[in-house]
Amino acid sequence: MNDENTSEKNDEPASDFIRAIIERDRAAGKHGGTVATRFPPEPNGYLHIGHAKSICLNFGLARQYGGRCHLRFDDTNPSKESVEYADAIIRDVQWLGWDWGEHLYYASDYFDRMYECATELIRRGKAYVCELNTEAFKEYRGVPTRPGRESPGRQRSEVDNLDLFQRMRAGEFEEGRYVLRARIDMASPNLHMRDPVIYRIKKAAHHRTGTRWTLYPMYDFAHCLSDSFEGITHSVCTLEFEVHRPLYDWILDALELHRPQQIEFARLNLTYTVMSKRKLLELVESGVADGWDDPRLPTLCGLRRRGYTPASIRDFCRRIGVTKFDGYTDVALLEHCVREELNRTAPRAMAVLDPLKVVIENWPEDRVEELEAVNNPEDAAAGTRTVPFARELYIERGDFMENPPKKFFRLAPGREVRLRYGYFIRCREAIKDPETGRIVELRCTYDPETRGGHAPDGRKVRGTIHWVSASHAHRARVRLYDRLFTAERPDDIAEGEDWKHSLNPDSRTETEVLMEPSLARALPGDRFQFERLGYFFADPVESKPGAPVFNRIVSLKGKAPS
RNA sequence: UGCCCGAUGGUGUAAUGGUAGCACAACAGACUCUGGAUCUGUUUGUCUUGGUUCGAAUCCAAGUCGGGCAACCA
Repeated sequence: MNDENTSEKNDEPASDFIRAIIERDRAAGKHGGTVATRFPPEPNGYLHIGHAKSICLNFGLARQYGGRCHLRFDDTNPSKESVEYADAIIRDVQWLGWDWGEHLYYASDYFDRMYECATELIRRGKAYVCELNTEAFKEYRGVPTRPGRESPGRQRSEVDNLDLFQRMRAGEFEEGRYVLRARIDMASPNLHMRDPVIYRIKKAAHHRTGTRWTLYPMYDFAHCLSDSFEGITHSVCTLEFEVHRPLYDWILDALELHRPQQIEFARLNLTYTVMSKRKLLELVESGVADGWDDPRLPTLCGLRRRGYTPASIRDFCRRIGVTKFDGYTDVALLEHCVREELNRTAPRAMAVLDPLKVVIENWPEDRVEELEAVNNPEDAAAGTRTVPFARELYIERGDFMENPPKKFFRLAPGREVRLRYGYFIRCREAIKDPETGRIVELRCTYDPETRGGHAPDGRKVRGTIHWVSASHAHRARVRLYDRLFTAERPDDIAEGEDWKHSLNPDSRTETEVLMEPSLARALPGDRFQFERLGYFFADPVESKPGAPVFNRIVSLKGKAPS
């Protein structure tokens, strides 16, 4: 694992119904007690946090039971897939911290064997070539409440089927002219069993096999065979494949091949975002999102760009559990996971987002003091640094109120607060712009006895606020991210309503911060807690050494100061 | 409407015939040189109706509600 992954608590998840099945199987000696799982993405899009759930489940199962987990690309539809997507998927799974060892596979590597399996099915009278066009096909299939009718091709002889199938492969026919179908049951209440298509003609170049094939297997045929060829023991997939399971079993039984057990679980839904490939693609292509790695997106590359750590995502996936209930997980849990990790690990620094100038009237004009500040109160080993203190400072505008309510513990006329790691200051006067009435400057005095933030007379102040020295402050661009949608469940919309209506217009705000000098040395990829503001990530793409650009990963809990 | 699957506090998830617990969220208090963190406490739950049983979240039946399935996508 790379250094992104060092801070994990290696706890296995609590047991769930899938682990219960596996433990039962192991106890019964099924599959010789071994466990082999797989994560089988189609390389036609980017991975998101929902995939992370599946990845952590499959790889986690293999780790927990001493088995193996394969990364297999389900690349059976060349018109939608590309190596670019495959490369991005590999990068994301690795970043998440998982290792498939030698077990990287492609369904397309099995095309020859699959073709053999199809001809074997024909020989066994369990598959036939069908000449129905799409409309006729649908018509013959029937509807859930009424059985379908048999295709004329269903009675074709083995010899003719073999001949036609071979000619389909040879490229003799146009797309759509023929398909190969499994011969099962046109009256089945499960539509997937009404002689499903298992091969279709598609004259598209494949990103791995080029133009060698003009026909490609359908998911239902390719997937169970790939699992079987690889010796998968437990084929874990999402709920929508539940109705495909009889077909999965039928094909492998018809061919008398090793049959893994398909187990379905509920995919992840997260509040305030969308997860479907289609919607994500639309956000990217319409320009609402700034590419697949837009930090507001739930894509793994988006979360990475935002500053989320792999360990926090793994921790999240461990906590959400695995069931067959299709619910919505509160994004607050994800945020909790990253806060918990970063609270332990992120160095603190001071930065001001919305500056208000403070002049310390009794501080000598040119005096500068270097004050010691703790880098991480949760980690003594993180050490200390110094921050410069001078006559003119900036504090957060929200940390001052002219007419404060009862529970406001920060600066106000006549009130005293502590400047973090600095001195106590008392506000004497708020200077306003005579035209606008806006407060432009605070005139304060400091207590020289309170250096470092301690009062020798033991007097207490309720508020401690962050600050930067005006003349020493560095500027940096910062992006503040908020939830992409205002609706908790953007997918739950009334009919006729556009799911994009609940997009949050304020999901990204660009501004500037004034930072303490140490932050100017931030390197791309560094994470900090800006005290009292939140956790920030030096954007790895836009930051330059000495000129960081920060993304807010997540705010701190609580309301102050903004 | 045909088939399949599901339903436990606001959210997610345990309890596998024997005290309904945990996490997140919310709220309150303690502590605090981050209104952070930490600690303590509180609120809120077994979809409904029957049945089996000494005893049901759990087993059975019916119903209600939710999800999925009718691409030559995966």
